[in-house]
Amino acid sequence: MSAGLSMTSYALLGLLALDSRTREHGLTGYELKQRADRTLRFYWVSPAMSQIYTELDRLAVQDFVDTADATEGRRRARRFTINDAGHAALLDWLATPPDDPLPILKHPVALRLMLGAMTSPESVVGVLDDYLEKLATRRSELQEVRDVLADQQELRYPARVADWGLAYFDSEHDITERLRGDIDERG
Amino acid sequence: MSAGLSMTSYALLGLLALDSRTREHGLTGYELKQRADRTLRFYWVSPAMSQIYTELDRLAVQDFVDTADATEGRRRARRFTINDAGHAALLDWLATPPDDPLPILKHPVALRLMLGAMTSPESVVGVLDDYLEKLATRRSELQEVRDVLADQQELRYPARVADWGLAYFDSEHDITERLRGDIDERG
DNA sequence: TGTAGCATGTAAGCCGTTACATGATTGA
DNA sequence: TCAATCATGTAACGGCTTACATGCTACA
Repeated sequence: MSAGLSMTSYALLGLLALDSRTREHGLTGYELKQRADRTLRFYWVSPAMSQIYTELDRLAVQDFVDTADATEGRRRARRFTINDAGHAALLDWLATPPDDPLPILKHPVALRLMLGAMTSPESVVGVLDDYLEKLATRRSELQEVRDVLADQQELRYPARVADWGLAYFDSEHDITERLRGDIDERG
Repeated sequence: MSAGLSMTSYALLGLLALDSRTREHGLTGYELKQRADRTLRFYWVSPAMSQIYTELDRLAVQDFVDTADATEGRRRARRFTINDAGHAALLDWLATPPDDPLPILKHPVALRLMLGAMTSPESVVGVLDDYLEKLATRRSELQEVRDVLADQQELRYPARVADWGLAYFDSEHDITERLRGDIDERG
């Protein structure tokens, strides 16, 4: 049956699954968003809050998560925990020989570079420099995450994904620098 | 005023601009789609045909392209050419100090890797191997494109973008292989 | 004769965003 | 007391996809 969830649904369900290994009381939508910002963001998307709640409702309807009312005093809150059905659905998805698409890259810088001939080399180099800066920021953010994961055996795979990301950023850095040099030289 | 076109609109307008340097009679929607499949696809998206026609209509409404009826016999066709206003709009966009977003990566393989602990190492390695294969295919497709661009001075920048893509694929290949080895060793 | 490629479109719908709205708690 | 953070949602809309529909032309 392989309930037709979107990739993002599975991604969030996956975060809940990871959480269930180390914590007991589940996550609020708000906390889930924070998890996504720390991890998913780098190689998938970090959905908007509204999207998170929509997905959580969807998962609840499919009965893949349990919802617990965690209101304290008059402060409203719901905590979501992945349940057995949810785990099963995730495993099912993981087991399906994936013909999911190749990574999709949306690279505004490449887009601008394609049209470089329409502007000045200086302007193109400016775009690249700007990109290098943002890249450095992003990399250090990811490095922090990687540091937190450290060597915890439980989090071996998320750590590997983080390493992937770091290597990707490094590669982007190198490519961009090389390109920058080439444009400086040959216009 | 920087007419609020979407990135994809600018991308397609850019393809028309590149085309206008080497050809005279413009492109049909069908041909534009082929251009996008050869270039844009690797670092942006290759919009569906329906999307292409929608964008072309949009560009026509903004008067950034000229539309010529190129029906021959009873075979209907329209050819689109970027006009002066279109060129101006493109230049304007290129000149705007871009705070456009960092590249967005949607990486299904990374997503699955994150949850590797839920399955067997063998299954994860299988996913990586599958990815390596697809990567190789994709790379060779891009290499073909790069070969066609060759050393044409006019197409220097598109060639650079292609080189970027090739380097990216190589980097992905290396990272994936390393990861694969690590999982083989340490599970 | 029929299939692949050329060429153009409409309709329905999903995914995800921004903008908007509400209210509680914590700490400067 | 005011801002930041916690917490949850609704509404409107944009971008893009798939499915569907049409018809011509070249070629095997």
